[in-house]
Amino acid sequence: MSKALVLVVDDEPRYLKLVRYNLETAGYEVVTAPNGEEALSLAAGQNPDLIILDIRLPGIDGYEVCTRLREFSSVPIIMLTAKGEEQEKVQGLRLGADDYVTKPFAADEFMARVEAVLRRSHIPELNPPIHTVGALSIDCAQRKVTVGGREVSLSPTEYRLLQCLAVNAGRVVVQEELQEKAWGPEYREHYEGLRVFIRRLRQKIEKDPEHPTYIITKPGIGYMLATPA
Amino acid sequence: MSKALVLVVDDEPRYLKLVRYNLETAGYEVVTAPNGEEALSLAAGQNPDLIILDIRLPGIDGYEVCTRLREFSSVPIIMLTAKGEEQEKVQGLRLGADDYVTKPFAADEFMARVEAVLRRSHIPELNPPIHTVGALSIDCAQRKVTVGGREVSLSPTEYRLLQCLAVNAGRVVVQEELQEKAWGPEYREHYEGLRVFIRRLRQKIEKDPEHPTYIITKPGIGYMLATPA
DNA sequence: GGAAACTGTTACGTTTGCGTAACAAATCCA
DNA sequence: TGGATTTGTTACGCAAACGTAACAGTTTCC
Repeated sequence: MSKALVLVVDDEPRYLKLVRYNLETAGYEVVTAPNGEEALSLAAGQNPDLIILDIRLPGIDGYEVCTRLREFSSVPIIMLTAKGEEQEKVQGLRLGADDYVTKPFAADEFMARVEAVLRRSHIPELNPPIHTVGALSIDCAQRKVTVGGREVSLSPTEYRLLQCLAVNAGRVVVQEELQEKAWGPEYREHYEGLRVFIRRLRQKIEKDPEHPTYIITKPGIGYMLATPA
Repeated sequence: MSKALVLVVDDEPRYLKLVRYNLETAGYEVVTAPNGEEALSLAAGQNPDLIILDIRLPGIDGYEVCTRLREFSSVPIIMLTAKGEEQEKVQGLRLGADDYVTKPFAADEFMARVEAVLRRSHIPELNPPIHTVGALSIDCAQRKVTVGGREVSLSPTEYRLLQCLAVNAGRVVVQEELQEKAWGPEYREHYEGLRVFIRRLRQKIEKDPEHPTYIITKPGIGYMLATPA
């Protein structure tokens, strides 16, 4: 079975990157468009399985895109709306959107909605991956982490951090990226909490937290989730 | 493979006979229901491969049937609508129907759509209408829940909540989705009653409600109905 | 019309998670 | 070597999340 293709439409590069990252991490193919015109053109040409559509767009806005899309396609649509704009949501759903997510959003909630919509639309969703690194395994569907068969309970932040490391297992992840992915774009620099959470993670998953074998430090660069020899 | 089974739901005997004739001539197995209640019961019990569903029904109407069906089954649905009722079609498709045919219709057009829908949805396997998680079982047709053979009586809200968890058993369901599915879209955010009903559910289905094994909390995210090891 | 069940709301105590600061240890570089 | 920078560790206060109980309004059903 081939990957599902998702078209993401947003004029904020920040969100474009964020959404792309989350979707690709989960195994989806992603194409992006920064405005309505390109979105319609891409939708027609590429036949995506799902469209993530921001309402506020330069030029033709999200509503118009939605309407025009529905003239030739029944592809599922998830709208991105600003917080608290109640009528935006209602209007969007009336125009044929399938669901909406309010900005800003948590990655978990967003992905849950993506999968829910795909499930509803009979589009085979991808099996959420189970990352395995040595005796460490991360079940994304159950949000369950086990080390050597024993389940360890992580806080949401610890989990996000570990997941970010697991996706890039075997490669160094620079600090800024970790902070951006686990805490959000505004935590990209000057954040002193990363070390603390690395510590907490090590205490939970490492056999000997003082001599870590999974989360190893790359001084001056970042951290790496390593497969122990 | 044995013949595909088609459930036809219509209150007009004329159409019931017509549709049955066309389908049986083409080699399909047919069961019929004159109203929504029987339709749901038959759908749950017989596991049809396709449902032909009239919108205008006495008692619970086609929309409601559609929604309820989608709670436990992803069976393809073709709706029958009156001519020119444009918004009926849109609404129906939103609720999970796969296609629609306007009455009156020509036999060949109708059969073409039936075959198209069946071709399009080569269903890997139909969801059994009885969810089983450990000693817990949920009979969607009878709305009956038993734990260890003993029947427990749930309130409507409790049932909806449990069902939403059961459909996604083994994966985390975010709070907003639970609230939306069990209470409606307007309860998607800022609803503090969820915890209360989780509590009430646990008291009814958990052996030791203080240390739940079925409904487990995923802090900061939502809840999950766990499949015991 | 009255009792029972159901639902939503509020309040409150407990737990957990989070970020910051402060300091120790290790590392890097001149 | 010695100072500066980076990393590791611990502790603490605040905020948020969660579980629970109690209550009041509503609905349902005899």
